[in-house]
Amino acid sequence: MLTESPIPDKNVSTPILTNPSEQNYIDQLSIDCVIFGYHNKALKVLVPKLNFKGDFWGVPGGFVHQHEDIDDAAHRILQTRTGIKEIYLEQFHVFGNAARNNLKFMKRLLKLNPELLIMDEEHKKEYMWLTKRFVSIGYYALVDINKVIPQKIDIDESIDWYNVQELPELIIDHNEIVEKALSALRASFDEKLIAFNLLPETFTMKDVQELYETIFDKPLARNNFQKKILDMNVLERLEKKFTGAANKAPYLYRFKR
Amino acid sequence: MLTESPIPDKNVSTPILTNPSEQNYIDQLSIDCVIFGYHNKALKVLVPKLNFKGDFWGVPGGFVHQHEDIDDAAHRILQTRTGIKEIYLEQFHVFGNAARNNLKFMKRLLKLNPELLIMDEEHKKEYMWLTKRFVSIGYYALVDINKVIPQKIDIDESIDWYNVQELPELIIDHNEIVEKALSALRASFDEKLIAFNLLPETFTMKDVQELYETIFDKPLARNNFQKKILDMNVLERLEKKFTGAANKAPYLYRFKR
DNA sequence: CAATTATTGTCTTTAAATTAGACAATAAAT
DNA sequence: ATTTATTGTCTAATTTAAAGACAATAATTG
Repeated sequence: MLTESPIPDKNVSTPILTNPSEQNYIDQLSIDCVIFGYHNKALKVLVPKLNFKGDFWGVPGGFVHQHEDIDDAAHRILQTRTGIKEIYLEQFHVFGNAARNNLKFMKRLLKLNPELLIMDEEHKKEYMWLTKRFVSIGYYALVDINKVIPQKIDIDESIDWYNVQELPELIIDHNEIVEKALSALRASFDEKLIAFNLLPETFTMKDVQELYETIFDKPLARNNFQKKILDMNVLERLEKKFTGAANKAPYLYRFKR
Repeated sequence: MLTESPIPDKNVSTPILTNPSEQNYIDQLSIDCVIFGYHNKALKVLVPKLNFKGDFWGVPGGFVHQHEDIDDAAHRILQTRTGIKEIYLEQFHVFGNAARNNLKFMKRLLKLNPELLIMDEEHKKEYMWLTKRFVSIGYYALVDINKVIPQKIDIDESIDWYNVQELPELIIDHNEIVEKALSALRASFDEKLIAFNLLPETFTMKDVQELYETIFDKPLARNNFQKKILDMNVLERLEKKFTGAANKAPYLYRFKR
């Protein structure tokens, strides 16, 4: 929900949120992105922590420019907030409860960071804009966690991967948004060959199986799993991967594009 | 996209679109509803035709009040535009291209109906509001076609069921919206037991099968279909239905709620 | 009113797909 | 050379799905 800030100057006035009138955003419409990654047999979500007193975490979000497709906006928001580009992105749900607004979040933020409360005309306008009820379009993104070095921006204190099961309390309804994203992810996992977006360029069959076992939280039979995946006919087999272990070396595979 | 008009007085000024400032809608956000029904082995869509010169068809749409959940808005829009209430409604996609606006439609409308062009301040404001780019949330609705008598409202010339394959050219991107709704309908047809929303209170197994065959556009084996549906365990068998035909009477079934 | 007809409900058989079991291949350690 | 742990693949068993068969039955026919 917080926008990318184009102002790197932290010494003056610290506008935590870009000025909507300058940016020419669509009113009361936001985009929130749930970024999934996979590492060490755990499904992760990339969550920035805001650079303010008090602990504020929220999935990367932003607003839609007047002359911008919503899908483009989602990509832009993701890149601006995390440095990630050219990734798999999919719209999954619209969150549109009447009571859905930033008020509670902003109240606590301003209470713990009273220095932010500079109510000149510009800031007041910005503040009012943000206090309205917002309808948010949820997107989920899938990235190869090894290929990406998340770039935090000015308004963020840090940006980290959290196990999806061990997320901190997020602002607004972002915990619910992540939940719903996970459901959508599972629902179209096989059909859309989503798995291979979460894996590195090359991988072993065991890697794929462990990913599946993580996502669906249940063990799978190795022999039959291998057959199922190979029968999809979307992988090409590369050379063997010598792991140094005292056993047969597994083959590496790559996703055919 | 056109709103329900609260003004039944057709003699004066004919505001085709309600005044957004009065209604306190969210700017640039709309809801469009694709209403599916089933009759005579054909999947139908309910489409109002606007009461103006020139042929304008569009699925029922409207806007979201400031203090209204988007799901509630969808229900309200449907009821106001068609009289239909308490039905199965599901959000399926957001249409958010930057170029998505009413301009082309409004231009043609005003060209063919120049008497609508009354540019006092109020109307101008309304006109400007509508010329902006709109993001539209798509919902599809499922109704028992026999249980519903569509009520057209003032701005509509008529409201009729069209075979989904034989729709007229609709305004804006509404043909695309219907297409996408149909895909979504098929995708979750089995999982969400959607079929029984399209059928009357009681029905024979043949009715169900014909519905499935229509939706998926392919023949199904009667023996195995019956088994599959009964194995779902969501139907209760009622008395027999004597059709007057020279053969065994089929049982009637009802969906268990 | 027995025979006929068209359709329904259900059972059996067959085929296909899924799951489980078995084992050889192999890379390093002993 | 033997052992160990894991991989790749085959076969067997089980389950599920598709196809085939037939009795039940509500009106019609002669």
